Amino acid sequence: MAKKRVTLADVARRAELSTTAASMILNGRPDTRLSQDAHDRVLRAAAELGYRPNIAARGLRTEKTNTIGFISDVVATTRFASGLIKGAIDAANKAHHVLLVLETEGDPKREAEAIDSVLDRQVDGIIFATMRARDLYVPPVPDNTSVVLLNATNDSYPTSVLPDEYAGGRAAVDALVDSGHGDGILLLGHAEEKERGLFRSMTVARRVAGVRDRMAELDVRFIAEESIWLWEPDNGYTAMKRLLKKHRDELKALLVMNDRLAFGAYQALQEAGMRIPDDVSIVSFDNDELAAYLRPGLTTVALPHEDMGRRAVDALLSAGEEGEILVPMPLVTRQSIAAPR
Amino acid sequence: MAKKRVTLADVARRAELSTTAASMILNGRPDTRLSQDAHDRVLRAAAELGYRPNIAARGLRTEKTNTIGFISDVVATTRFASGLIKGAIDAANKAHHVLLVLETEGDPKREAEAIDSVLDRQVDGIIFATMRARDLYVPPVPDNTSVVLLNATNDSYPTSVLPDEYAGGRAAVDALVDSGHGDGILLLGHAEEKERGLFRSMTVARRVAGVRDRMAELDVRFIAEESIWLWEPDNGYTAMKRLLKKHRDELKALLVMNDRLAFGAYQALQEAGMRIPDDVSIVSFDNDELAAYLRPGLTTVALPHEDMGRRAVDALLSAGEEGEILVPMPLVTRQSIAAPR
DNA sequence: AGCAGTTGCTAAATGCATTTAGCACCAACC
DNA sequence: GGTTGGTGCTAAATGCATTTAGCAACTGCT
Repeated sequence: MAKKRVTLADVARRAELSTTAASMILNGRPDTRLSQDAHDRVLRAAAELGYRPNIAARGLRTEKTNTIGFISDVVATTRFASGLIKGAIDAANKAHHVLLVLETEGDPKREAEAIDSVLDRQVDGIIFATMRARDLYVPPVPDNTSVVLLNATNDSYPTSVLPDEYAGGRAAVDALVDSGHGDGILLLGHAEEKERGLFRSMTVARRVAGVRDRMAELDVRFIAEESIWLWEPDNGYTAMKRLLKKHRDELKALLVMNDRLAFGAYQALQEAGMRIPDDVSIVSFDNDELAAYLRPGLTTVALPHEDMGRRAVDALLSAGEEGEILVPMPLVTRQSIAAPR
Repeated sequence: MAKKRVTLADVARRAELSTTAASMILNGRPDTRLSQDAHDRVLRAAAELGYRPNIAARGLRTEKTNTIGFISDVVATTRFASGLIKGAIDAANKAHHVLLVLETEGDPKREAEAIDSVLDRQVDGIIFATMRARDLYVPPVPDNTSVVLLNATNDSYPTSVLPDEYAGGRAAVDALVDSGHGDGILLLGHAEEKERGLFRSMTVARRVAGVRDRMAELDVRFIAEESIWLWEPDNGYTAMKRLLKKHRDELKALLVMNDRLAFGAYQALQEAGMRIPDDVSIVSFDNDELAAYLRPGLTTVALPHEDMGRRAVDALLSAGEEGEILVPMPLVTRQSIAAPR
C-alpha cells in the first residue's frame, strides 16, 4: 500500500490549474498575475494533499538543494568534532538546510572522494572541518560552490572560522590575576625557550601568544614553564609530580595549556596533599567534558565548538563574510580558582 | 569561469553514441548488445571528461539516492552519539552511501520535520537513533522507506540495533570473579529492593538482569547494593563515601553501573587511602572517554557505539535482518582489577 | 472598427539520467 | 523468396519541479 508521493501535478489537477500556476503560487512568486481564487485553490489543494516538493527534482532545475556538505577529518574521537557538527546542524536546521556529514580521516584520497560525493548530490556549499587547527589542503572544488573552513585556514579559500585563541590566552591570565593570583604562577604545557622555533599548530601558537602578551602587559612572570609535547593526562601527571619537587613552596597558581593536562596535574597535586583551590588555583583551556567532572570543578577557557559550527553555516549561507571569523572563547568559571582575599 | 558539470550527454556526444548507450555501458547493464568498441569509446570519453553522474537526477528516475537519513535525538551531548554517527558514516561510506544527519532534541514536532526533510531529499532509508535506549515513537513514514532503530525499539518497526546489555552485565561479573574477586563485591548504582517496580530504561534493566543472573549462576552475593538514580560522578563520590563508613573492611571489589559513577568512586576511595586495584578491584560499564584517563585505567564493559552505528547501516542496506540485532559489548581490560593471586 | 495594453493563465522546454519500445540491418534456414 | 532470429544501436518517454514564451479574452482608447 505504498502510497505514492504527492507531486505538483497532483496539486495542480486538484486545483484545476496548470502545474505552472501551482508552482508559481506555492513559491510565492511576485508579479505573477494569478487571481486570488487561484491562490486559494492551490494552497488548499496542497494542504489537503500534504504536498511536499521533491527537493532533488527542484535542485535539478534551480541548482539549489538546501543541503550542505560537512566534511571533517575526524568525527568521533573527541567531543570536539561532534560539537562542531551539532552547531552546524542547528544553524542549518534554522535556515531550513540539512547537513551531509562525511569523514575523511585526513586521508587526501578520501577527501577527494568526499568532495565528489557531496558534489554529486548538488550541495549548495561545503564546510571543511579539522580537529587540530591547521593549514588544510583542499582539493579543487568547482568555483560556483562556496567553501568555508572550520578550525582551519588555507590560502585558496578566504573564509574560515576559528576560535579566538589569542583573546582566550589573555582571558586565562586575567582569570588568575584578577583573583589576586599574580604571583607564583606556573605554566604547564609550554616553555618558551624549549619550543622556540618549533611549530605545533596555529591554535597553540595563538593561545601561547595571548598568554605571554597579557603576562607582559600586566608585568607578571611565571615561576617556571614546563614544556609538554603531548597534552594528555598522564603527561600532566608526571610533569606536575616532577615540578612539585622543585617549586612546591612558591607554587600558588597553575596556568595549564589544556584540560587533560590539568586533569593529570590535579591528581599529582592531590597525591601531594595540596588542595585546590586553597593551596593552588588552576585555570586551563578547552572545557573538555572532564572539566565539569573534576572536583573541584575546573575553571577553563572554553573552545566554543557549537558556536563555531553555527558560524560556519551562517558564513556559508550568507556568503557575505570573508576572512577569519574569530569566535570568542568564554571563560567557564568553576571552583578551581580561589576567591580573592 | 565556472566550468559546467559534465553530463551524460557530453559523454555520449564525445563517444559518438546515444545517451542511452552511454548510460547502459556506464551502469554495466548486462544483456545489452553494445559492441566492445562502443564500450571502449564510452568508458574512455567518461574518463577523459571526468564524468560523474548527477545523483539527484538519477534518483529521480530510480528512486535510489544512495543517501541515508540519520535522525538522532541528541548529537553532541555525549560521545555516545558521535560514536554512533561515526560508525554509521563509516559503513555508509564503504557501501558508497552518504549520511544526512539531523537532530531533533527528542521534540516530536522536530522529529516529524526531520522525517519530512529527509524524505524530501529522497533518502533510501532512515535510521532513528536515541541516546538513552527507549521505546521510541516514530512518526509515520511511507512504507517504501526502510527504517532501522538504533539504540531503541518500537512496535511498528521490527529492525533495531541494541547493545547486548544482558551479556555485558554477565561479562562484568565474570571479569571480577575470574580474577578471584568473588567475595566482597559491592554493587554501586542499583539496588534490587529499592528499585523494584521502577523502570529506568531497557538498557539498565538488561544490564542489571545480566549482572544478577550471572551472580546467581555463580552463587556469588553482593555485600551491599547502593541505589543511585543519577549516574554522575558527584553521586558516585558521595555514595561511595557513605558506603566506606559501613563496609570499608569487607569491601574487596566494586561493580559499578557506569564509568561516571566509577569516576566518583575512584575519588572517594583515593581520599580514603584505599588503593586501586590493590585494595579494591573495580569493573564498570560504558568505556566512557574518562575510563582511559583515570589512573589506574578503568576496566569496563564497553558500549560498542561505532559497531552499533555500522550495524544499523548494514541492516538498513541489506534489509535482510529483522528483529533485535544485539551488538556485543567487549570488556576493555585496563588496570583496575587486581591480577589473581 | 482597430489597435494597444492588461489580465489570467498554460504549453512546452529545461535540468539529467534511466528505461522502454523498437528500428535497421544482416545472416541463416526452409 | 520469405521468415526467423540475432546484432547493434537509438528515439522518446519518464521522474518532478521550474521557467520561458506566449496565447486568449477582455478593457479602454481613438
